[in-house]
Amino acid sequence: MEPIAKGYSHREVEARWYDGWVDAGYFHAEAQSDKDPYCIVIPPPNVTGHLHIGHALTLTIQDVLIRYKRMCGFNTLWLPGTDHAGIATQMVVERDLAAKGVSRFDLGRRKFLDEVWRWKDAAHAHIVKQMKALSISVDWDRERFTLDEGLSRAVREVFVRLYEEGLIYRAQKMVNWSPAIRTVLSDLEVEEKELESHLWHIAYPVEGTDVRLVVATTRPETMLGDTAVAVHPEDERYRHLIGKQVKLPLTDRLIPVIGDAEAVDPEFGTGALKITPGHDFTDFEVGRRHGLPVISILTEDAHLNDEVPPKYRGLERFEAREVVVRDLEEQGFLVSIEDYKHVVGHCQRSGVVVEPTVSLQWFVKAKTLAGPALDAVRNGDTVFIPKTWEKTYFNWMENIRDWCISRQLWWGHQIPVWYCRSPGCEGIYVGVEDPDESTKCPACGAADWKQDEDVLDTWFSSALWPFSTLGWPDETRELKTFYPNTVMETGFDIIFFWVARMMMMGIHFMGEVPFGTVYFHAMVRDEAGQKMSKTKGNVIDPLELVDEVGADALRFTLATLTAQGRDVKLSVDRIQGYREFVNKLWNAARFVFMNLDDVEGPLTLDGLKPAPADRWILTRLDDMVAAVRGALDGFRFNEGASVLYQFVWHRFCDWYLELAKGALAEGGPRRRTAQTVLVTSLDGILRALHPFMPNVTEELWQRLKPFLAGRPDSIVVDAYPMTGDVPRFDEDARAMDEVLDLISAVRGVRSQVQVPPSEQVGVLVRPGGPEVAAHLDMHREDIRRLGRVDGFVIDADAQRPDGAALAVLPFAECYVEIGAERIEAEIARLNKAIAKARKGLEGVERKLENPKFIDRAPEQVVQKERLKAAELKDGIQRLDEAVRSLGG
RNA sequence: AGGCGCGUAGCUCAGUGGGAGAGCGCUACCUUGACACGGUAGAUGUCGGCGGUUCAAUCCCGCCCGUGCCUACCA
Repeated sequence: MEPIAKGYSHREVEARWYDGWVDAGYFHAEAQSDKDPYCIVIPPPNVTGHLHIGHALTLTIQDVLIRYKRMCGFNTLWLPGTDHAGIATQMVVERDLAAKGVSRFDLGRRKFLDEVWRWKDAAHAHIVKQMKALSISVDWDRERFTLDEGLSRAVREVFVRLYEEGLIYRAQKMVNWSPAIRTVLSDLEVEEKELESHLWHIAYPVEGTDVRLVVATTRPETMLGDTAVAVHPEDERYRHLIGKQVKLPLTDRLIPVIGDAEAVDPEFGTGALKITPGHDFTDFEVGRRHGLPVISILTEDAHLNDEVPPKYRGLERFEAREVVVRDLEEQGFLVSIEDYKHVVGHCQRSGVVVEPTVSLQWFVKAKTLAGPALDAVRNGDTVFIPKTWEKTYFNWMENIRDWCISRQLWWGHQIPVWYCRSPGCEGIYVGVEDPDESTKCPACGAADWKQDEDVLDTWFSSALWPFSTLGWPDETRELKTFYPNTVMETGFDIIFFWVARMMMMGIHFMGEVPFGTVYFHAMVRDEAGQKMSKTKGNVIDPLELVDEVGADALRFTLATLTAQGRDVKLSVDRIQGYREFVNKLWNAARFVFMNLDDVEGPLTLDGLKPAPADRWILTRLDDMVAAVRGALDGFRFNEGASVLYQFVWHRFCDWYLELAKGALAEGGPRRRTAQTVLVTSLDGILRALHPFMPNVTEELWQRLKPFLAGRPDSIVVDAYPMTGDVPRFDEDARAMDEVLDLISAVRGVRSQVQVPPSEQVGVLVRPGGPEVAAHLDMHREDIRRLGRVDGFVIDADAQRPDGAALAVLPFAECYVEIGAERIEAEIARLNKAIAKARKGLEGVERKLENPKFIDRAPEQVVQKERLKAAELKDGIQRLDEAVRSLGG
């Protein structure tokens, strides 16, 4: 192996390992195994385009879980795949074609679909490249796509079964129509936005009287489709008009005045409501209650149709609004215009205002499926983390409405329904297999079928993902082993779109919940807290960051920032900081390797007597392992990452490496022990860190491997560290902490009175007891080296020498010889220390003077406060004495 | 309108019913044989405001202010 480079190069290291891991089959899950299964199916990214930084977060979290569990000995399956994303993908391809002046209608269905497949292939290739750049350990052998043959079969199977169970039906209902994409949308695909608009007051003359009934509306153009005016039946102003006819302005139609207590709020507007059952959800219901005709006045692309007077035909709906308002005004029907703010549904994908329209569509009876899905979360079969999302889920599920699943698109699963072509025949065929010559129409006996032109909502197929990807409807071994999936890791923004529907479909078709745990990750925002979006231009391509800082640093940063239930604001500075962490780790390892040149073969702790510093780092290593495991088991990724960071940088590098230098220089068994503990610690660090930073840990672990016994070929399949892997020495570790505190105290004095690092100082210590004296004595070398101390004396009766500074520690008093010229600085330093201690003492004494505190607080707490007070008092006294004797 | 969340150091954010933390930034000193992508030491906070519960509140409760998100067919 080549010598280790002085600085870490992510480009070099990250290019080295991934393909080998895949080729070795480390990511491949066994369909059958003695090991316990652990399964995550990837939330399939859309093949619209590229992965963004949010994907990098979700992939990082999943990979951390999967690599952790793999190293813990589970039979892990992380199943990758992509989603055809019906509307979104069709739209981007249409937009692309439009730039060349071509529409999908110019091409026709077949050729257009060829175009979409081409787009899909390109996007998919890029997505795979991005995933590999992030070093994720998915089982590529099991990759799926929602339009795969197998998944398409699952979709048909589900459709047919639900149809046969009466849970899928076709009906003429009021739906949300996107005039831009010319398809119906589900409720979830409609985004409500507040608009500054107006309330137009329009007068409708009452037939046979000179009374005019004034209605208020936000959509004057729809008056051309009005079929009634409603008033509250108890409204004294209008009740006498109920049953009369009004003349609809701009038309020659007469429409009735009706009374409807449910829809009309007499307080609002004028108290009279125009009813347009063809273009409003409420009005549709009113119309149904009163048997009113439904007039659709708009075409698919929201232009006025032949139901309106000739003058208005062909106008776009917002143009029509202006013309209608102008005409109303000219003809004296416009009473007033009021400024008005209201919310209007917009098409999530295209951004245009959604048009409520009556249309014949396919629906899923959601309530029936929602019941068991609701219970499963209520009784804990599926657990949400963070738990707060359960309430959101309950709320939506309890009020769930039927799910419109047909879409007037070409890209997707075509609905497996065929209509009989015989004139006047209404026979239909619904089947998993296409009908053939032998498939006779049950109504007329003919065998001439035409398939429904529409496709299914993308989420219909996504809802099956946890089992369709495992081979359902076949009873595969994969399904048996990996269903229910262990964890679903996804974003809360698709809790209804996806999670809820997977719950419904999973339980209905598999008889069991699709996953035991749902972990909702945070939303990644930019530094300013803005949601990242292409239109804002603040998206970051993960590939760019991987190129800049490496996948390991990016992954570690994302893990560190992802606190539960909170957004991630990604700052570039922060990523830089963690890139430096990777370099720090690299150099710590480099130090270890540089000091192993006299070693052959594995090193083990057996038969060695670890020195106090060794005992300290081994104990802290064991602490770290316990903390990281606890964090990962509890989905607290930021905590796990920061525990690792603290341990590697601030314990292993800051202290242990420095302490080990002494032992290494000494040679003999001390050197051998230090070498062994260095190897042991680094091994633990690398394995604990591997799920977060797979590449650098593999690189370093491979170099460390000659010194480790009985390990596999790759860290990927090595064991995750466990508590108890290394021996603990709690007492010794605590004693060592005192040594470290003493060194810090000496450094603090030096720095504050400005003794330059090049100058050595003498130190005299009065220990608090013989044990303290003993272990300080044992570490005189370390204290000398790390504190830059030349004479180090421990004396139970020591007095402060002239020209010495004083540091008071709980376990010792420490005099640092700084020279007479720095006495002024020392006095200042002491006064500052005194002030700080006094402030602390004040707070403590306030508590102790409170009889209720002594009375009611737990004994331990009171004791602790007393001890604290005594220590502070003692310290202040000593510091005071020092100041006095220095003449301050 | 209802629901959920957030407000902690200059910035980005952790955290806990008993002495306020991290990273970055900032200040001083240091080319100490792993690392200047570094080392050592340090400064910085009415923990949004007002009340309440408690011996004790940054943490629990209420109200208010600011801010973000989700759900919702009042013209």
